[in-house]
Amino acid sequence: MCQSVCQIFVQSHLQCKLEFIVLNNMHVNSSMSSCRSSRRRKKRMRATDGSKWSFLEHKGPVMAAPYEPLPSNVRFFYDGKQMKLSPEAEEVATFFAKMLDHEYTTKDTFRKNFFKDWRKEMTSEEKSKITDLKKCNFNEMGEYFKVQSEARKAMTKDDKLKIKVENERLLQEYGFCIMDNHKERIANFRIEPPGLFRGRGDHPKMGMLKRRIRPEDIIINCSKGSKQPKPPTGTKWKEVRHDNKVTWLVSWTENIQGAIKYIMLNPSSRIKGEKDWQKYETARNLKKCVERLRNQYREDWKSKEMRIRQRAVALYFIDKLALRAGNEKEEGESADTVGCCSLRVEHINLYPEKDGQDFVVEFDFLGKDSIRYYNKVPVEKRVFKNLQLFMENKQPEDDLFDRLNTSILNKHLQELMDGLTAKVFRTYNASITLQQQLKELTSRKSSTKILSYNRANRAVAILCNHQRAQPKTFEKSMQNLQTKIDAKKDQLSDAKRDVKSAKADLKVRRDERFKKAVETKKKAVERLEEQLMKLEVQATDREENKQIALGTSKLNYLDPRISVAWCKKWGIPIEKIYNKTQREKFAWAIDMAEDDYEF
DNA sequence: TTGAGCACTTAGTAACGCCGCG
DNA sequence: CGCGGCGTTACTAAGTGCTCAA
Repeated sequence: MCQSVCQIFVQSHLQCKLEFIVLNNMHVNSSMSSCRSSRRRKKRMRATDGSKWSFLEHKGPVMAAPYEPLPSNVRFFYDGKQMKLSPEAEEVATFFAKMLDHEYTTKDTFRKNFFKDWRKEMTSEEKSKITDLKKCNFNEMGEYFKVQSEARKAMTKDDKLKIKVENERLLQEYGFCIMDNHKERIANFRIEPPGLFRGRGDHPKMGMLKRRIRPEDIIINCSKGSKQPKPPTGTKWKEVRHDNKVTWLVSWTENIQGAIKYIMLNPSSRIKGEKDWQKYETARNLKKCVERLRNQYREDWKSKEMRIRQRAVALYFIDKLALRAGNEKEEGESADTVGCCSLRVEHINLYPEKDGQDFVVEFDFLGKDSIRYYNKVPVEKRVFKNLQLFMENKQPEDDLFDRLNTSILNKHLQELMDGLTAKVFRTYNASITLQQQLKELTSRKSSTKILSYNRANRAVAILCNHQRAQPKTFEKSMQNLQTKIDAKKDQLSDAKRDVKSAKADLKVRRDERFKKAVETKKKAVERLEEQLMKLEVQATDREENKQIALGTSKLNYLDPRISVAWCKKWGIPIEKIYNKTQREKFAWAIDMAEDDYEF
């Protein structure tokens, strides 16, 4: 690495976290009441011209491993007859073979897309012979990969260590870059290997071939004065550019959607941390004016103009239910999912009265990642009447908000508050909910503190509809836990009996030895009670959590300073809340928040 | 006004690897 | 020492939102 840089970046890494700057164009509130440490330090202005860095040096990406042809004893059969495939066709076939026991390979769309793309890689002879996927037998190939992965698991400690060391070497060499005097961790320094595209939900492109990325597809971004990454011998990068208005180091265009993929920095980096901080400051700004905005949209429900009413009702949903904005999507390019602005008539049902509540709206649609959103909510009468109006004379597949899209909505929001967009409401409502719930749920009883935190976290996850598949092992592991609890209960009652008999002994003979015995037995009971309590807390927590993912909100929606302050206030070590990675990502917050921090 | 392109955040899942237990 | 369970990490898809040009 560049020498001059090395000299500079020996400065402590912490320094970089403390250099958090209020950007000129950021419009954040600068009255950071509980950010003592940041106030104490001199703030240096960061560039206002939109540049993100002035020096950037890195080693470029790690390319995907080249294809290794199968040993000749692993055969492919077509229509019952063995057939040797060309390396190109064979590679694509292995992608399919590796997924053989996955449900994907039974899906029609998947098979159709795969077969179409596979044929493109075949020689003309192969193409003329292989015309029906059903006649293809990949079993030996699939078996081979299973054996391989078994072998990998059964490797000796030594061999495993070798791999570990090699990975570590790769990480050290390619996993870091230098940006403005600091050595920073890169998030994803490997080029995505080729394979079969697996979309989420009912994706029209599932099974398509994700092609191998060559150096000629790759754009490198670094600073002019830096040592440029070298392409593999005999190859060239597509381009080397020096654009400091962006944060990425490497990019390429992916062939399925034609989207650009990037290599960027780790969340622990200055550039990501600052952005994260900025995000929460914007959400805090919303807190200051949210009542005004709410009054505004309630007024707008009465507007003469349809577009205003639609805008106001959509905003109400975004605010109340933390729905996503809902950009338009090109039909047939991806799974049919929606957000607020793209809701269709078929996604809601109106009930003037349901389950004893008036004006109930029932939502049922697929959101991001095709996760189902199902919710029944009572709404204000005006909202209900508006929805009826919006749905008049429409087909189920028509847009609910036909006079609205995210760009119109966001333009409006921008006028109401600087930096305000639809997604800020999700951040705001998530964070304020955590803060409120922590206040409500945290009691003085010490052993349930973490449970309280998780419950508050869970309230947010439910609000944001962050779901996960119930772990396959859930039922079993729950049973195991119950067994443990039962065993602990038995132990406890035994221990209690012991205490009693020890006391009885003591009564008979007042002896120092017996007195001691009673004490130790009592201690044992206490210890067991504590252990039992712990197990029961764990069981409750796990049960309540089975289909809810806490990680997403923790990582992306909850102002970490709320959690840091909570830990300080209750004397909980931060490690109980954030693991190592999370502590690195939130280092800025851990450093700045005091116990009295208010979101 | 629309649409494409681009940059960046948010998301669930699969694979990994560590730790306690028998 | 192997094994199972579980937290962590890697991976990459799928969103949001901005800009620019026709």
